[in-house]
Amino acid sequence: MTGDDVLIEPGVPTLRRDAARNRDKILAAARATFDQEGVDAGVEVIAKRAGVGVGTLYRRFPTKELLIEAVVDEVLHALLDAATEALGHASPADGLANYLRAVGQVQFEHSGCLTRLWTSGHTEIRSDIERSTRELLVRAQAVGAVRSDLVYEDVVVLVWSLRGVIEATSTVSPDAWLRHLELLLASLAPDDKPLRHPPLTKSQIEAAKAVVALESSARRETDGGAGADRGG
Amino acid sequence: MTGDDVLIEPGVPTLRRDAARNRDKILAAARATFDQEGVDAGVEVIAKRAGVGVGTLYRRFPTKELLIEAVVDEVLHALLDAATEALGHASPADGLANYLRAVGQVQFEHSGCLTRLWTSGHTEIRSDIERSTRELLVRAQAVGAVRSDLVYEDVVVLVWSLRGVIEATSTVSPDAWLRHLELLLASLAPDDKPLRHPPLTKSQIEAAKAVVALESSARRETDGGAGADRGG
Amino acid sequence: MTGDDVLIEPGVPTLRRDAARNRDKILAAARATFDQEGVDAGVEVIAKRAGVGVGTLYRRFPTKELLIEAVVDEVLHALLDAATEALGHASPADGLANYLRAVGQVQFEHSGCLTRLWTSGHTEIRSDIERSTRELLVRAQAVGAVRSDLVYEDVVVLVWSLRGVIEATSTVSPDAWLRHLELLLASLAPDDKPLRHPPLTKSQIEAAKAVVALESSARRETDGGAGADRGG
Amino acid sequence: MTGDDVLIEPGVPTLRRDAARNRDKILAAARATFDQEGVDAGVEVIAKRAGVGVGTLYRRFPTKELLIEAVVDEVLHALLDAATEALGHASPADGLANYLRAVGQVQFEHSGCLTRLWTSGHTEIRSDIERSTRELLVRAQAVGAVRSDLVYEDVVVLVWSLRGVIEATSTVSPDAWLRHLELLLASLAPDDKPLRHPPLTKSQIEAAKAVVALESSARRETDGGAGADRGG
DNA sequence: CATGAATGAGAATTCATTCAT
DNA sequence: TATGAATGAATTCTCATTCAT
Repeated sequence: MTGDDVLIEPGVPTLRRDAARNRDKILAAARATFDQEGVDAGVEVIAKRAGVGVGTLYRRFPTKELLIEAVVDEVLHALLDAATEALGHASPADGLANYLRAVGQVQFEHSGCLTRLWTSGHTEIRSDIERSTRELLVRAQAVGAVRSDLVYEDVVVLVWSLRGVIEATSTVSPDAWLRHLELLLASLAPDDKPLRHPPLTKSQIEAAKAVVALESSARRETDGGAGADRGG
Repeated sequence: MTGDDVLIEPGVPTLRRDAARNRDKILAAARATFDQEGVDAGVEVIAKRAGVGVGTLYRRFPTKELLIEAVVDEVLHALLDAATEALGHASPADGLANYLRAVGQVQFEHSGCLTRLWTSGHTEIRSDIERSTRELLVRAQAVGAVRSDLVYEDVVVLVWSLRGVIEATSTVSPDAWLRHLELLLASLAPDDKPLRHPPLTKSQIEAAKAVVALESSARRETDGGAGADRGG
Repeated sequence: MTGDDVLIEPGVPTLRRDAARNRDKILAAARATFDQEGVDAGVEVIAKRAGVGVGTLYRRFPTKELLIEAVVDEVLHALLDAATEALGHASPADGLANYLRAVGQVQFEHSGCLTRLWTSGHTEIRSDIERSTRELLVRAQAVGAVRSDLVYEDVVVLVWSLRGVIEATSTVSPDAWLRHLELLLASLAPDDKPLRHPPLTKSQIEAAKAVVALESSARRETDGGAGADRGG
Repeated sequence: MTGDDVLIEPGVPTLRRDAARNRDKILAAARATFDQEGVDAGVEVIAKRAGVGVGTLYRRFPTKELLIEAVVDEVLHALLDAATEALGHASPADGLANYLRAVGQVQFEHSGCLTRLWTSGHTEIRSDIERSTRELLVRAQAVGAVRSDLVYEDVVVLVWSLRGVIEATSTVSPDAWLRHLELLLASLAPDDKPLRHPPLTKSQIEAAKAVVALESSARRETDGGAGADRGG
């Protein structure tokens, strides 16, 4: 309200320039810290890394959880961008492959918060990503580049598979997951023998995310049993 | 560290029978607890579950870390057993497939401590497992069941891939990883197009584990460095 | 379970002697601290005063709230004792007077936690106290020592009146409330002019307590929003 | 501190009109907030309620403590008004009764800051109130409406007594204290039996207030002593 | 030797107060 | 001058580890 509020869109209250700068610094610090120490890293070190006090951090992100979510949101946006770009490809086969490569890259760059990446919340952007992914799959199947017994949920599982590899190898060989992706892509080729195990259902996928989220919040509740007043 | 602390070799001090019983109870409790709550579970609940006091737990496992390692050790033994059994198979192709299936099963059953499963330490048993795994791969390649440009390190990566899927889906669909394994196995089939990305080297694999271990111990030092002089 | 557990009643698990000693020290420290600084005093200073670490305090009283309740419980027991003793008096008139005097004394001795004294919870002991108080009032009215338009709820209000005086004067004149009590007792004498305002109803009394309790817990919830995870 | 900062005396610096308006808005917001949430309410919510930033609040009231005092000051003025009006009554007996009723009403309306109402400070207005109260008492005693062994200090104690009742009942029964006041007034009637306990002395009354004030400032020092060099 | 009580650093979060914009 | 962003000590509560009983 001081006149130097920088409004980007009318009606959306925006942060003062300095506040915005701090928000970014905090987010960057959180990303970096999570990447190095995992999401269990203390808020204090994030604040210090960002060069601000904890109070400032909490002004922008009223809860550590919200800070994590903000980082996750960034990653999800990167994924959506990747999906969108992939959809633009001429060759449907390349589209899916490129998308998975991009997903791998994004997961690699944010390996610190992979654990929180696939939990519930962020519904809107997730459904955007889902829509694009489905389209990528359908197109690739339409041109016969991908076996027809695969469904969207299998692609999600592929992503989790990549995540497992990245989590284990990222610190030591930035490219290791690329080789694994080659194998995964090979496995997508049409095949006479259909898969014998059924895919996850849509609701199972959702449940998986919900369970993970539940777990963390359960843990948080057990933790916070007191935290509530306070600190702890 | 191998689970059979009650040694029959003369000259090696043996635990009194009740002490050994306690060790086992604690280990079982730890396994169960980690499976359910993850390795962040408190030692107190493990002790209670084992029906002993924390003091007793600490007498057997001077550090929570060591307790985790002991559980991991058990899991590794299960893997070694699986590998050994797989080696007995008539068909080399089935051997490798069965082994991977067994690894998936073990990882599924102990999804609580997957994070700690693939860190360094446990060198002896790991090298046993490695030897068997290499043999399984070579045999499968010898009969043309598996593409020839794969190396042992790729199999390790496959395991991590499974891990990623299991971590995400185990709570919601116990069989989801089986479908993914089908795809992985399909990807192992001989192929004219060789993989373009190089595999991890043996030392990179070791380094990966070491880094992970370093990370955890770094965390432990932050925690435990102070923790060391916590008690009164 | 070490053999030196001191069992008072069979079936009721009792604290080890040292633990019991600590519990008492903590309770005493809490009482003293609350008296001096009010219930907003930090747990740390209570622990220090008791000569124990915070951890010990939290082992005995898993929540600050429970610690407060324990102190309140002590006070309530003192009140019940007073009521019981007063019921033993030969003269019903003296009985009520003595009870009020005792209540004043108890409130004086625990002036630090008066704010929490009259909230809900402790239902059992409270109903014991209520029963005795009602009896004291009825008896005094039966012999014509107390005006007949008074009800139990009025006696409760008298106690709150004493509380107000004690809260303000206790630190400066230990006996000031006694003079006020003299006036209060005088006001209980039978009078031709009935009181014009209606007394509180039983449910209002309960509601009052509930509201106070609600307020504190609301405040706690606002506080603990995260706190719950911890501090604040 | 008297609420009329916009002075008409020449030479005394006067607040600009908008500044004065802000001061009033803040004061009103503080009053309302304290009434609803107690004095523990955060300054931020007061500022928001007043429609100003915290900075502005702090410009007018350099300390939360001073803000509280300003609110208390308003309340004291209401009391003085009540006393003045009561002095105007034809019947001295009604005068005192009316005054006490007014005091009860004021305390009821501001039950949020009762804890701070009777501390030291505000010496000037307090002595005004005292003078009027003494006069009310003397007049009532002169016409035989009030027992002669009461002194001014006893009236103060009556007020604290009302406060105790109001604090406990205000949320649940706005009129409960009125019934108690009836009893209190009855107790003021002349009586052959003189009170046996001596009244508070003037200095004790002062000391009582001082002690309370000391307590709060002690708390403030623990809080605020550090708080002084909190901000960055 | 088993037990579980004690310890205290550390975690998340709040809030009075200061200061850049 | 008004604003609200920034500060950081303090608070409540946890948990790996030690030690008296």
